[in-house]
Amino acid sequence: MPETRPYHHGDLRQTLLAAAVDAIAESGPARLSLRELARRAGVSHAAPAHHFGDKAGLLTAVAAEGYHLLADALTAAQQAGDFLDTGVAYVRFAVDHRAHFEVMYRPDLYHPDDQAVAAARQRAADALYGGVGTVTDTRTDSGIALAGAAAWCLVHGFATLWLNHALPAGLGTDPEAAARAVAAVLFQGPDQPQVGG
Amino acid sequence: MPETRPYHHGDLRQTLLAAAVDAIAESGPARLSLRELARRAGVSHAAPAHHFGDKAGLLTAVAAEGYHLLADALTAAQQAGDFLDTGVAYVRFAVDHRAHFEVMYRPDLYHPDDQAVAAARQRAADALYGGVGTVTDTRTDSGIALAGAAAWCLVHGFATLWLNHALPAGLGTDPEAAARAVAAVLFQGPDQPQVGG
DNA sequence: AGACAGTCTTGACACTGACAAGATGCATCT
DNA sequence: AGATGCATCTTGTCAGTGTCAAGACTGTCT
Repeated sequence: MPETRPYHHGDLRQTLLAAAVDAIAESGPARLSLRELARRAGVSHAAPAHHFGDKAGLLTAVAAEGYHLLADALTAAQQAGDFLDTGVAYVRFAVDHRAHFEVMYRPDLYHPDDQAVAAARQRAADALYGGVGTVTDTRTDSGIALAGAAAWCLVHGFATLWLNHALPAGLGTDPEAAARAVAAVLFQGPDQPQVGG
Repeated sequence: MPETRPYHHGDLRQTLLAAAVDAIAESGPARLSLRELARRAGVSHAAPAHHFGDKAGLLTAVAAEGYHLLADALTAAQQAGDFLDTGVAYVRFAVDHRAHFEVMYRPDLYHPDDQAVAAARQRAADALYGGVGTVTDTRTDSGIALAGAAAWCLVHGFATLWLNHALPAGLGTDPEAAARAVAAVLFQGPDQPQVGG
């Protein structure tokens, strides 16, 4: 890496993506500025537009990357543990990749019909619903679908509320343990709360 | 109402709030513009700043109004029906007042420590947790808290996913019926799916 | 009538996203 | 080797935005 920056950055797209994720994690997607990103990367103010078209294009790339990361995390958890672990992995993804998560579920910020992001979203959906049948495999099809939707809603709601510090403080400070305890209400009924276990 | 607008608008604060809600419902809080609101209200471009300080101040007022509306809806549902109805009312609020809902749970857009919004949020929290005990009144305290958190997570996740068109199409087009069916999984177990019943 | 506070306007500044046109460097073909 | 084509990045520019400061207008209170 020469001290004098070459005319071509070489890996500007990835650099901008990473800088965008950092900036969003710091102050939210609303305050994101393409020019600020360019300044951080040491390029001119119009360089980002070349790689992403416009601001929504950049956030589209962030969302697509996020869906891929989520799909990876879900499939890994699904192979290693049971359905509850997959739900906890969903929450862990949201906490560990807060910036991606916040963009993914805000389609007014990007191009939701973009081909790349649609494909990535489908990957995540497949991973998410792939393990649904294991928890209620003796029920009807509609029961399976409802149980899967309920599980997704629960972990998604937990993730968003946790990120906004909206959940009661009694759940502790460890998001995974809290998510496991709350999700256990759905998967095992309210009889056996497993917090701290 | 004289045709020539008087120097003092008379009810500018409420007019701007309503216009902001409309604009957010149309194109999301990210694309909100104070100057566009001023144009809609027929006042000068700096008039909004006088009433709300800055853009975040306006969204703070939107969030506070939203929390009050949510508290009203929850208490009404709680008095009229059971706990499941309260959860459905939460979803109905999110769908009917999409703009408020989208701002409320995005604290990076406003001043979350503002006194008025904190009080309104407390009202909504009280209304939300006021009816938790009725569903698991024979359980332990921690069980009650977990069940309440699980219920809140589920309906909140359902609301956000529904608004983003992220839920499977098989749930139908009526958000209240779909929410009732999904929430029934938590309240009654997966044995008795009540969709369409 | 006069002072005063609240309401709204005017003017200005820095910043942003987007567009057009040009400069630079790499790869490929003849 | 030399020329061509193309992706990459820069420079310059424009309209639009949020925010601040200063001033104009209006109702109220003494």
